[in-house]
Amino acid sequence: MSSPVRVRFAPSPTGYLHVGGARTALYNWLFARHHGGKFILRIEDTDEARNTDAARRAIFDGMKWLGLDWDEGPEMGGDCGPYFQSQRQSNYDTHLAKLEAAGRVYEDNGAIRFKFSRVPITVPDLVCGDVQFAATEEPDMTIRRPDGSYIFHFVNVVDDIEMRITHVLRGEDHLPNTWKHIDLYRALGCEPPLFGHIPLLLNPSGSKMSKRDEGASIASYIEAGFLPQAVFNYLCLLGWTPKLDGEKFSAEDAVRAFDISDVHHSNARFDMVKCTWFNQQHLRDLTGAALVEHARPWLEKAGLRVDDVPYAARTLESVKEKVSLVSEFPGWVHFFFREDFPIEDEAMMKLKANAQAPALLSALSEALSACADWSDVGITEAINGVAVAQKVKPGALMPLLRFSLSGQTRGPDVKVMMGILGKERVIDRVNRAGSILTQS
RNA sequence: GACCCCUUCGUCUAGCGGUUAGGACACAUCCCUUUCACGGAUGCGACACGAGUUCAAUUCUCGUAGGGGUCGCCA
Repeated sequence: MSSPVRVRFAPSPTGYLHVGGARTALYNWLFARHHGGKFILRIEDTDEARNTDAARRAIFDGMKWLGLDWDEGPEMGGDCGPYFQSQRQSNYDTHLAKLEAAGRVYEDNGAIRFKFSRVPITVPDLVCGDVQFAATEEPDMTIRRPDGSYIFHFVNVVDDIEMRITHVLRGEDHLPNTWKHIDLYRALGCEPPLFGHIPLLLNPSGSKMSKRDEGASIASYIEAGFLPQAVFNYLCLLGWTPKLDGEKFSAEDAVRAFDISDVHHSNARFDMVKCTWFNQQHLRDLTGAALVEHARPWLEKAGLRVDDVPYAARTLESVKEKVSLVSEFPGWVHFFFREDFPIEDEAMMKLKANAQAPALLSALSEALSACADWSDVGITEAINGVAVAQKVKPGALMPLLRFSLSGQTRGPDVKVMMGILGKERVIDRVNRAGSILTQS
């Protein structure tokens, strides 16, 4: 690249950040970061009705969540501002004057139309190669409404010129209109940027992802308990295969590997199951305070107070390989945070079905009370001792302990669970389970 | 309707003239195991079709079909 790379993401504030838009932003961001260029955010809010603060927030929040930081744009400033099209009217007027001077526009019922040059135009595309369009027979394009407001194609081109955009990476749905943009650049006496049209994101049934499809809004991933690094990872792969080992990688890896020539030509369907698998994979990398940080909102929402971060971290680490989404944590660790945990029906049934359970639990209670060394070794010895005395396999005692300690049929490793709960609470819970059984 | 893009397992893909067509997700079976997972092993499963070009086509060309997209005083 001879001149410094300047790319942009130019969403219109519709009230949410679409996953397809996010991926377009992601590719632009990767391209900029890979080439050491600038990534610019420009809000195309020429439609006043949709131009609300909440709609803008959805875009900013979604991008920040994914880690797509912009170098110029709202909240950041920059030499080419303002970065809201609603505030750039004078730029458009200036460029319209140029077209007028060149005799390329005319009025039609109060609107201004751009006179197409009507010659064959080739779009040199970084992804698709040269795409040729025959001289058009379409009617000339309206670029300004009778009320003085401008149309997308015009403002988009003018802003890209003014912001010195070098590469336009956008969805393939724009490809059929790109000749119009090139025509406009030429009429304005400007060299067009390089274009790269990336394939579209399709829903599982094969049509363009729309607002109603599962996973269409970035906010929905935040709400469902996805990790941003997992969504980032999966989105990278929907339209691009990096030259990396394996499909799981970090943002840094992606930046290093990004190459526009590796971007696919065909559309890809979104698969929530695989996206969830990526989340599971990235979840496993989280430890200690980072794990607590991600899980905290979910724990608190479930009424579980996190006062002791190292303790919370231990509980989360004990189950992190068993969950896919961060939102699942409370259901797996709640009994670590409260004494009044419920005993699931299935656990209770299994407990009651075992005629020996009361005797075994009371033996366990005694042996564990006598356990002086509350370590994995000491606990194991105590349990094995009970097994020998009661003439059962140690394995038969484990489910009983699990049910008593957690009220659940699934959960962390029993000994790990015992280590985290501590001797006192373990004995207390074993006794409680025993008394529930003898009462009923 | 016109124009544009696309076409390898169910899904995401590797492949860039000669491969037993590879991997990932999902699914199935088995192993590991106190539960649930993780992990390991195995299996299932694809070059849309038809012509060319070539000694040889998944790979190159053309056509057909299918899918997607665009043709606004929306962005």
